[in-house]
Amino acid sequence: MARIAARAGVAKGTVFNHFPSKDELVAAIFCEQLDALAATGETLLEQADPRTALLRFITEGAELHAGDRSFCEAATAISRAHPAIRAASERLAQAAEALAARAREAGALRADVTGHDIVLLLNAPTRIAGPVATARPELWRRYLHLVLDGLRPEAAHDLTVAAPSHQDFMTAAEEPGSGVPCPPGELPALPTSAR
Amino acid sequence: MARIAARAGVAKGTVFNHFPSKDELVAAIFCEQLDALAATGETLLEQADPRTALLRFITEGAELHAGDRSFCEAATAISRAHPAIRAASERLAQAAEALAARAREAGALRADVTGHDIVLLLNAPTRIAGPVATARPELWRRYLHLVLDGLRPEAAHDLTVAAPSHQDFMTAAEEPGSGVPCPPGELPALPTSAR
DNA sequence: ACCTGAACACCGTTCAAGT
DNA sequence: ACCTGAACACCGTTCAAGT
Repeated sequence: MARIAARAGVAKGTVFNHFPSKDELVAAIFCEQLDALAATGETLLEQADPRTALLRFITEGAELHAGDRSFCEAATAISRAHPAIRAASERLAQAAEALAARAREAGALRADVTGHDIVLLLNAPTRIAGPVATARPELWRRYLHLVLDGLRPEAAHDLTVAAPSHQDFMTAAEEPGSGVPCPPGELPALPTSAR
Repeated sequence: MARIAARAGVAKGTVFNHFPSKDELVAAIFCEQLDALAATGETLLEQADPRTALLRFITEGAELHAGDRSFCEAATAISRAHPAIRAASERLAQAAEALAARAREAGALRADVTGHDIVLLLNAPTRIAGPVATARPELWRRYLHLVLDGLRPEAAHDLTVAAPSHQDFMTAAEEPGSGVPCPPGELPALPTSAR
């Protein structure tokens, strides 16, 4: 926050006059980007070819995650409680759902994958490449193609677990960390000395 | 660190006698778990069916990420500079490579996917389900199956980008955040008042 | 009304003093 | 040799005082 204030040419306290907390500042930026992606999705609905439309949407979304670390982190950490984020999420989900439906009917997307699945998949390429991203900045594209291959009707096998409902999707991420739990076990014994 | 010390029944400073920093403490735990996964992989090499062996390895790895938040975060954040982590990574990569090779020869894995790809894919199901994980703790299994479908030879299309080399893999994650860059653009204009 | 910067809270880390 | 807890550094946040 100190660096943000400095770069904006104001005192630290002033930033808090514009945004009540760091989280809300991040949320405001995230929200703008999410809305822009939703707008892109809506534009792509005018595309003649449903397959190309969905492909471009997913690529655009994956690119957004790959090119902006804070967006990628916010996407998993941010709560849908804020009205603005909720609205943008809703808009994005609807665009994705429409794009998915068209692609599905055209036989370009497997029957059991929903628009909500697609939205959740947008960060997959970046997160998979994550540990190696500094050595190979373009590696995420490899995993984008791998994910796309998994979305083909020819590849489809039973997914065994139901897609997230709209409500599941909208109650996402209350707490800072991702939703993965802490392990229930005991702490490992302390070694007498590690160094 | 204060809570860890309290739970261990020692003073804060004592934890620093055993581990030089919080990062190194996390690394030590992560290392143990990584090594256990590598051992599982090695055991699975004795499995008669190459397809089942690889399937179990991936499932086991995905489960480890899904069940332990700190492991999942450490997997992308931790540097391979530490000798112990380096050794465990190397061991895991070799097991994955051997499992992948066997599965590939048996026609159970597409020809263009490597063991390093497999290791990177282990956190995908959890990260994809991430935002919805609190509402749907088992959702990661859906995306595990989706990833598996992408790994089938029948699904294979050109991945356009080369697999990470062993060296790419071993120079992973120097800095705390994942390797995704900060956006180059200007800061968005401050609204006169957000609240 | 908005800006400012000293002060506070929190948490990882250090280190002089104790045993 | 190992443990202790006061003290420090860092960073998000608050708020009384200034304009």
